[in-house]
Amino acid sequence: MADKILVVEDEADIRKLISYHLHQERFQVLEAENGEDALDLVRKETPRLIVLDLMLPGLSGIEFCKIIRQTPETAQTPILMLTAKAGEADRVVGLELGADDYITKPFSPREMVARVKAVLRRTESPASSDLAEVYAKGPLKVDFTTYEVQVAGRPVKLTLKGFEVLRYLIQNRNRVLSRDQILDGVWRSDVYVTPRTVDVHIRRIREALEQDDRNPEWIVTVRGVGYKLDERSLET
Amino acid sequence: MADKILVVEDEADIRKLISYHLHQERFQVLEAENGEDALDLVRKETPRLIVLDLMLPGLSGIEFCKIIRQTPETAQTPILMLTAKAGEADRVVGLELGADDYITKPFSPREMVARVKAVLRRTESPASSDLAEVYAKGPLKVDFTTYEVQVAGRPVKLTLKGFEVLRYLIQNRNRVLSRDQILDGVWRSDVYVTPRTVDVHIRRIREALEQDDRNPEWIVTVRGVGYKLDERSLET
DNA sequence: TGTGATTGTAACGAAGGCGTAACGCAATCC
DNA sequence: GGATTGCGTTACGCCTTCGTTACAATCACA
Repeated sequence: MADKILVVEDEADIRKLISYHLHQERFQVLEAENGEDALDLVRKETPRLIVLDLMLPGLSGIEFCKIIRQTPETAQTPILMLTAKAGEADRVVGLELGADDYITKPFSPREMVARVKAVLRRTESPASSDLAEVYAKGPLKVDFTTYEVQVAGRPVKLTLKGFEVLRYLIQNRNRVLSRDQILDGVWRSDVYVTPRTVDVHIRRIREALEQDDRNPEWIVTVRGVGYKLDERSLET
Repeated sequence: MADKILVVEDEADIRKLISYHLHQERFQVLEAENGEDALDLVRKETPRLIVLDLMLPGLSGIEFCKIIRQTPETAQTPILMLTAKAGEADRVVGLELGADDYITKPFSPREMVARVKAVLRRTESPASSDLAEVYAKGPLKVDFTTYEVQVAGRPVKLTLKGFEVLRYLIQNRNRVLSRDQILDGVWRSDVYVTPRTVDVHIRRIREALEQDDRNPEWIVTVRGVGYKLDERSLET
């Protein structure tokens, strides 16, 4: 934690806004209002992630991005791009340049923070990852790197969303998660789906995993609260 | 439980719409159609979150927001800002003031509700969850995160309400609680049920927990007053 | 021991949570 | 371009849960 994040944005209001919210989330925030200063800071401080406005005076965001990507020391530094319009063009340009994600203005602080964290998580070196690469307990075996799931040695097919929900349940095993918590943890922050959707995914996971999917043992419903993965029932 | 949410919005239609959907989600909703009334309500009711329209007659949303943030008692109250889908200027100003999130009109009710919940979850004080995760005394073991209850190692089934009543008894162990106190502590503040309902829940808990539920030892009736969880009788 | 007050208990009806299947849409694959 | 797959939504129905109520049991105190 306490990763350094560089915010490159010429409009002071927006820059302060971003900094404020990142600071709230316990990040160490560096600021630059133009590409030149930003490059200096990148070299001196080697931030963990860069939030970059596409439209910059002087050295533009595009050029800045290129330089970052072409310099070996910084080529791996994740970039979250800010683009003014929702136009398709910008987006493509941004991603082609090697941005790891982008947000179109206007954005909500919540979403911005969520994306920063998401990019950090994605780009986290596997060594430091706090999540084991494979979870195995009783008959259940889940490989997070290959997206393979086995029950009693027999491979089982899950869809991507189903897999992600299962992963989230495993990460929080033995704890009851509300539907909203699961939505928060699994879905992108800017999509809003009915909490009941979670039910359906749970159903599909159960169908795939549980011996008797009408009497689930592993993924337990806690009425009025949510769902949990009951690790104890796996140990047999 | 049943967080209070203040909706500040001058257009009655929109205000009612927001209130309706928040009410559906079991929030207790307060309404104000201008900043002055809103300030009163904030002081008197100390809502858990404020949904604030940026465009208000009289005291504007911006000014309102500033006041909220500058008053120590309310500075931490989360604000979800509503902005017309106007220019960028508005938005930035609003956010700079420390809104925790914002939605541009028109918004989907579901998204609004989801954001409210998300902000609440995000700003939830860790202190509120610092209750011990598991209570174990003698043969009784209650895990508050998994909602599991065991008596002498044997799992026991409780309904959600029963569990919550038991939790409340544990939180106030050895103290006699009146029926009304239990109602206050466990039921949402805007539902009103007969105090006798408590009896029934106590009965059901006893049935589930006590060896001889006709001669309860742990959950003791104090005639004319209420009930208590007698910790001493558990220590054996 | 009788009497009124308080609590225990069972049964019932209503509300609502959850499981489930079916549908529609969008993206992807041949 | 037709078929397939993944995903989100919705509607329906079951079944649990909960609050209420009526009646029985118990207690306190005269």
